[in-house]
Amino acid sequence: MRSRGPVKWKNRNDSARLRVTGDKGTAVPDDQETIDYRLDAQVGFLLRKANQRHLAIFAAGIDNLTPLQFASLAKLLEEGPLSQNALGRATAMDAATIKGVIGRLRDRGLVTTLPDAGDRRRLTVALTASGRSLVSALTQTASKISADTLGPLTPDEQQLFLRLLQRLT
Amino acid sequence: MRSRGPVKWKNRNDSARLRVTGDKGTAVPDDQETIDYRLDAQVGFLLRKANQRHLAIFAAGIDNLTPLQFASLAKLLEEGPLSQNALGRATAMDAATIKGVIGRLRDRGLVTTLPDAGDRRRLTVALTASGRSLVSALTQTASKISADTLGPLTPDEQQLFLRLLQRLT
DNA sequence: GAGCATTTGTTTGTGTACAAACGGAACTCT
DNA sequence: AGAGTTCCGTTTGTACACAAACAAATGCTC
Repeated sequence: MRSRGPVKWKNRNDSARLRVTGDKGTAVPDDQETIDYRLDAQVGFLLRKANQRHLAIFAAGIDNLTPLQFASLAKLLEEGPLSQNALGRATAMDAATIKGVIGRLRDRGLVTTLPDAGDRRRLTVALTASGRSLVSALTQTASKISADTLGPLTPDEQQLFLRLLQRLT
Repeated sequence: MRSRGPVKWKNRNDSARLRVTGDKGTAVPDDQETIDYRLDAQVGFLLRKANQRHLAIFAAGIDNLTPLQFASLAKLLEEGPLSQNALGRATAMDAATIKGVIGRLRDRGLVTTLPDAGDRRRLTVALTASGRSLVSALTQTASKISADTLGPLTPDEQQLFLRLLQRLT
């Protein structure tokens, strides 16, 4: 914990910017080092913005279902009926979140929830006929949304990006 | 709107999975086509999961500040005092969101808000001394959080990923 | 300089997100 | 069979996230 002393900041209210001291001649003391932290270059910030853009594209394509609601329906279409928590795990939502999502889908008659016969703790979530036909009709749109989100990249870059992204999950 | 009729789904409650019909010999009728939509392969889903992972890494490294709160402080350190909405734009938050974030930071004495002299609509947000020293002390930690988030990738891949990601924002 | 559009911040309402604590059911292991 | 553990779903509380509607201040234009 000796390496770098208190951080120096050298910005003013004008357009000044923090930068790592890159002077050539002068010997720079160790603790005069300045940390260059630019928000716009951080992964987290970029992930958040990319997600925002995707959300906007999604909302423009499918306006009567949120991404999470659609994900739940799509997963049920893929896998068939699942317990509420299992569906949550499959769609990366925790127990509290999936409960809200399923509640809203049930209110709209897109899924049913009925207690499991074998395990009295479980609540089995299943598509209704109208839920099933709704998701089925929307899968093409959803695929286009994914394509549009990746639109700024070339096909090769898209493949590469998806592979890298997957490793960060 | 003639091309593809109602989507066929061929999954049961067992482990069946939708697939594009890839038969070679048989002539496949146009409307028998099946859409292969796997949630786990969609950009949006992966972006969301990558973001979740990042959020967890962030919370493990900085537990007394949320990512948005830190982003606000960091931006003020970079740019100096900003109006509330301008800060929101700089951190990719809308007006309603930034208001809540600033309110909580102000409650904790990390920023001050005072009416702009020139423009009576504006609310100027500035770091307090304690806010400034807090962010300054955390920039190194924040950099490590970014590095850890990208950890699964090699340095070359990290650069590449960031460049591609930036184009999707 | 009066009218109109824009900008700034606020409020309300809905929908994620997740931590933490809880009661009840199921499992495990002796 | 009983004890401890794990799993299921629920509830509460905090913090985003964004749409929509609003009032006040500002700027722009004719």
